[in-house]
Amino acid sequence: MTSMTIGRLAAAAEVGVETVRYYQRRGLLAVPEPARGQVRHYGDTALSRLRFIRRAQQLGFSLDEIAELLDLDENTDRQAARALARDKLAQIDERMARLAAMRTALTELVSCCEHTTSAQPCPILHTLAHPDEDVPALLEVDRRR
Amino acid sequence: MTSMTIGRLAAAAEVGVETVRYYQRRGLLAVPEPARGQVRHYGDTALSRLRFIRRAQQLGFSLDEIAELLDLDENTDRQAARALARDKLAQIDERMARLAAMRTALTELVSCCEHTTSAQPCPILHTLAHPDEDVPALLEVDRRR
DNA sequence: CTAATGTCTGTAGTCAGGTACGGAGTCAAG
DNA sequence: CTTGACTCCGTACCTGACTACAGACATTAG
Repeated sequence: MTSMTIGRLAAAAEVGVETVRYYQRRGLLAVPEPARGQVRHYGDTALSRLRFIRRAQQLGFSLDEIAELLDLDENTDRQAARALARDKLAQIDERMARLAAMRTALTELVSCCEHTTSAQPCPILHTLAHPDEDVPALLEVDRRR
Repeated sequence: MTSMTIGRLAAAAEVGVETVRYYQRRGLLAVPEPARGQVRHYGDTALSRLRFIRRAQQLGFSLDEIAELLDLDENTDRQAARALARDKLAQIDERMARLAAMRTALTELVSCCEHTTSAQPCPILHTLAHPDEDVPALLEVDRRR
């Protein structure tokens, strides 16, 4: 059980000191009692927790969701974990679909712009200005993030 | 040239009045001089502009980028418009790739969780807690949005 | 022993894209 | 001519995930 100050802990987890304190304020990480003097010391448990948080973020979980995940028990809460993961998958699919729709519409505008003569107005700007004439893919796009 | 107050303009463009004012503060929309009294009136130009903004947002452009687009001329700035659109396409592709990586990792964890017995710890929580043993796809994911 | 670096606590600022609100003035219908 | 809806303007607040900073104290290298 290594013992580190907050700076070393943060470095080990490759996050900033302020980020560690932020996670503490959010309740994701315990604030240990200061041993002697005022300086707090952290062990491997804290480091594991920080790494858990970062990895869950990489998978797309928000800090609130990560708090839920951290409350789960590896042995008894499999279904809850699976449910959270499935929800997240659904959200990812939704975001991908929205991005795909944007991609389609934008790609069409760009290729349209490339294949028309410069005597005509730019199709990209023109379509944005007067939409109903063209580019149906645009109508499918939902602006919500 | 219809003339509307800000409320009617906002309703016509399907945005809130506060949003219109916000766009004015951002410099995306001109603030007309009040005709008589204090109330300002807006014409079709303002409505077109609002619609342009909303459509560009649907395509993924930020308000700053939209300001650039609005400065372009349909007839003379085709290349600039194309460049902005291509940049945006590249960004979309990046975001989709990141989402796809998350998706892969999460899908694997979920299916892994479904195919193991409940005597073992939940693979999702376990992998988040002790990463280096498993799930290489996770390492590819970049947490930046 | 001292100077530099690190920690503690609390508060405030950042980004984007809005949303809300308060108090005063204005406009249209009845 | 009043009432209620709308507008104006400025400022503050919201979300999410940090990031910065100030002032006081602690620890450590030389």
